[in-house]
Amino acid sequence: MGRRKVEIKPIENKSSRQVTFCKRRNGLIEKARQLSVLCGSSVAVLIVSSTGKVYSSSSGESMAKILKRYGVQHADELKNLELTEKTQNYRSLKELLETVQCKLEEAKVDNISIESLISLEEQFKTALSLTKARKTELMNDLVKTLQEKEKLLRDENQILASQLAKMGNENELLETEDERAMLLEYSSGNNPPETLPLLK
Amino acid sequence: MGRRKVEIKPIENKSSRQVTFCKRRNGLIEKARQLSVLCGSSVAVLIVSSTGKVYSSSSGESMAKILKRYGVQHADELKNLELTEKTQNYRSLKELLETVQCKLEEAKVDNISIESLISLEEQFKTALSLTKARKTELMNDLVKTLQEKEKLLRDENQILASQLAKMGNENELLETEDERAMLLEYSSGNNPPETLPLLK
DNA sequence: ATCTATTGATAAGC
DNA sequence: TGCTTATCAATAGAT
Repeated sequence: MGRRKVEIKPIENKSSRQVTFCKRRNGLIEKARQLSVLCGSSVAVLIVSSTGKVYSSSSGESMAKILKRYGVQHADELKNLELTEKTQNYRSLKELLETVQCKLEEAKVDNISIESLISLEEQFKTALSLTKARKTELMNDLVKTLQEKEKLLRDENQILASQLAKMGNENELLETEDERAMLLEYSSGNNPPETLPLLK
Repeated sequence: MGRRKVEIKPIENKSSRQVTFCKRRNGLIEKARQLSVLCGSSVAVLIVSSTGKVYSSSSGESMAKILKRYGVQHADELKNLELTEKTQNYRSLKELLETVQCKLEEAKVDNISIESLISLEEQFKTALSLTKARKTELMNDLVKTLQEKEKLLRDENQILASQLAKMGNENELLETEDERAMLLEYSSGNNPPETLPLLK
């Protein structure tokens, strides 16, 4: 619908692609609005440009309500999305906990039964236990790692010390550069790939 | 774009609205697809019919990815949505906790730091305390209410008992129906609006 | 952004 | 629901 028929294939030219994007984006959103008005429906449109910018529109109900409706019928997918989203970093965990706290505040206002609260208490205890357990596990791992590092460092020190001692004793016997170089290689080069990286 | 120009206003006729809905829904989704292909963008369309049925389409990236992108730029709104959604009843609290547990499981797989877990532990403790506190508060209220009920019942019993005693003593002196009725009214009618509803 | 020639979408009819 | 066609709407290309 223009001066020429266009094939539906990626537009190579960057600027004309940008122009088309803008035109068709507006067109799409207008179409969505019309569908909403004509048929008493709700329409949400989410558009992500090739540069990653997000455009959205909702007609009829609010975006939140529409997403919610979608969520009801696609709970599993959304749950997966949520999990994927939130397990990517710890900050999301924090947010989740904030949500829990908000929720508790709201629960206080509402008429939550004692039985429910007891159940909630149990669940928090479980979550707390899980957290504690994982913390302990990680700390044990850390201690273990540190102990291993310590041992390696001690070994290295001992070798260096004995080396120094040898050097002190045999200083006058070792005259050539070659011999000193060999000695150095022996002392620090026994297992350099393992010990030194651990110091980072 | 049809045999006639159409005003964009709600279509009253049910069947023609249904036909238009179907046509324009398909048209919208096709337009979305074209935009996606032509401009290398991702487009999600969510349509809720007037009867509540949800249709969705995604072009370019998956629906989950697009929603995620939207979520990143509208975290607050989505959070509010989540809150609104989940604070509606207690079952949602339970779900939230389940999510927390899932999350912890995932956190176990990922590389969550000890510091993070310590913070998480603190937060669970706080949530647990809040829950416990609210539970205690409610239980105290309940105990108080029960104690009040008990007192009222005791009072009532006492009055009834003394009434019975009087009746026993003065049985032969009270001969008329009127006198007996007055007596009954005195014993149970002192404060019936308060005591009896509490027994429910 | 604005302007048209032209294609594309679709309202009405079947 | 699906097809046809007259018509209006969207938009490609130019400015």
